[in-house]
Amino acid sequence: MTDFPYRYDVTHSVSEIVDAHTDLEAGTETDTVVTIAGRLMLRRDQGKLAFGTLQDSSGRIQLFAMAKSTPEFDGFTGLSIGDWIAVTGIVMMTRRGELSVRVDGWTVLGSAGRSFPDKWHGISDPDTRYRQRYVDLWVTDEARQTFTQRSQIVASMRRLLHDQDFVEVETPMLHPIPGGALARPFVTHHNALDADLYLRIAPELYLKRLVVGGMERVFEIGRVFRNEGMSTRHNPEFTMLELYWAYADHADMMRLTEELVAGIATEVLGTTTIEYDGREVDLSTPWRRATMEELIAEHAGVEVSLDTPIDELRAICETFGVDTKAHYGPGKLILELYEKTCEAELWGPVYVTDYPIEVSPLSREHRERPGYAERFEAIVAGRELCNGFSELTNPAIQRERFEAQEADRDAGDDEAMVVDEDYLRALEYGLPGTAGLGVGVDRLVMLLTGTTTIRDVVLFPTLKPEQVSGAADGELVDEEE
RNA sequence: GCCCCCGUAGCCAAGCUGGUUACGGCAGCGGACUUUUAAUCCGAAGAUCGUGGGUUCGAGUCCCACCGGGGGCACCA
Repeated sequence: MTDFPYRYDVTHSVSEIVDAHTDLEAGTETDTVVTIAGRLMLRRDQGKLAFGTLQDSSGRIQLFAMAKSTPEFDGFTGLSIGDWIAVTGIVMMTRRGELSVRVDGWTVLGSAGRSFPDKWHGISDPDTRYRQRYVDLWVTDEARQTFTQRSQIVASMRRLLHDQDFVEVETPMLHPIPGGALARPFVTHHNALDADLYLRIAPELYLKRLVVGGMERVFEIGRVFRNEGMSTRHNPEFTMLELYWAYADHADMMRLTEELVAGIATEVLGTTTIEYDGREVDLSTPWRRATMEELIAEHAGVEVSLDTPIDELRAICETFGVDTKAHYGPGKLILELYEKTCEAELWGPVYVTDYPIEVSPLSREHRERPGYAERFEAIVAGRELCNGFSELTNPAIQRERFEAQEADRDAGDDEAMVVDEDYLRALEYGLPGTAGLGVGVDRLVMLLTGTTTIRDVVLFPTLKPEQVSGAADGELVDEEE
């Protein structure tokens, strides 16, 4: 096995060279000597000449090698597609006008023992793209661009929030009690404590504890885990932005959210008008606000409210083909009706407001509409992008809500919440009026990059294990003792 | 979990209502070539057709099961 260098001094990225020589004339040589490194992606041998394409993380450039001047020319033409190499030489423009680096010296930095996919057709098999992302990133330009943009989007998000004095924190991912959302958790076990722990389904309750602790503007960007179905919009682990803002309410939060999303779009894309799935989305502020019941009236043509007699509500739901269950109250029925009749038709951006309290166990009651919560979700490009509300601050009411959830759980709803005594204790110390927000970061990236499947914005999406034999099939962890 | 579709060499990809040795391209191997752009040209090679059963004189092709993937439904963000 050949031993490759431990380190190598590179003087330029490919894009730096390209940017600095935009109008070099064909057939001219500069006296600029550069050292670049990357993967050899193409090669065209021409007898005593050879051309290659070197790709690094910034772009591609042609390599120009000549038998009379390139050291070990035969070795150079014997390189494999995919080999990592460093090349030193002058910057030049070929007679045909292709910017190139003349290969005056070259070194192999790492060899490609497996051959890369077809240089023209790339990979069409999604399974290969997701399992072997290390290949996909080289072969599929859009994949590389999407993940670069993802980084920019998250960086922009952080910057905009820091600019508004939000403090970034990290809270536990291992929770003794899963909380903060209605979802089925993954369970794991801590051996030394001999205790079951849950991978978090949301950081919400910890972040609000921090507001109790005096962090008036706080946010976390991190992974959450939900043991549920997978789809083009769902990965079992996904990234969420959650933020909490003391002394603010849901209306403030709607303004912050739309400005944040429009601001990120402007920073990363340079515009708030984007195209998604062939349709235009105008992210410019302000976004439309509409209550859930207004939308139901618009799209289903029926007037409903929490005052509608429940039998009538249930009958309306059944008219629209909603699967109703016996324990559903009026709030749950209205939510189901909304999801069945409106959600698929909304394009947005639109804030859906005034969710029933019954389905919003952590939100504060609407100050003017008893039974409703000061809660909103934004629908953008036909997809739920975020969820926010004025936080419920009263510990006694929170306890009642938890207990109602636990009753649902006892009735067989395994996504219902569990009473979190420590969270109640924190609320008893006092939480001021606070607004909270959760944004699906993967979905935001999908929106801004025009991607229609979440697997294309997650580097290593969850897949079934590839191997059915060997270690993966047996116990990876010794459960004994 | 349910329904539909897909699986042919490292990659892309033909293969018709079942019918000899499964068409090609790229990459890899051998050779030619001093300005190529998916270079071109010549040559040789590479496939238990996802796996296992079955139907048939004969299966890549039809049937069943399993594995993996995609889409949809359900659940959810």
